[in-house]
Amino acid sequence: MEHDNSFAVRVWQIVAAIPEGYVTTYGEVAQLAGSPRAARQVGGVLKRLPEGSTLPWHRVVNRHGTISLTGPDLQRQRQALLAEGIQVSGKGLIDMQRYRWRY
DNA sequence: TGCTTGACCGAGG
DNA sequence: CCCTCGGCCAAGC
Repeated sequence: MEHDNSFAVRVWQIVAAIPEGYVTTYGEVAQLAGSPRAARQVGGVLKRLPEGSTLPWHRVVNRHGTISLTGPDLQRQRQALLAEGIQVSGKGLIDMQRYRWRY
């Protein structure tokens, strides 16, 4: 059993705070979580969200402003972003100047 | 208690 | 712009 201040819990809290219509990066979430070099782990946390989670995991992309997932997963994230008004090119590129979440 | 696994990132070529 | 490499570190086994 893990105490409720694990890295995963901190990541959940931060991602939950990203407003609809905005995105941020794995590196930014890691920084806010207090582990600036754990961007890779942020992806790991989002990959293993509990079944039925409502966390807006799709609002997190890589530093290039592109979707890191591939294949069908990429399409699912793209649709989720489009559904809330974020423009995403066919290749998964997002205009970060316009949609980046500033804390 | 190790050892492996990456939805990452920055520097180089 | 593309690709590779090394470092990173929480979680899963």
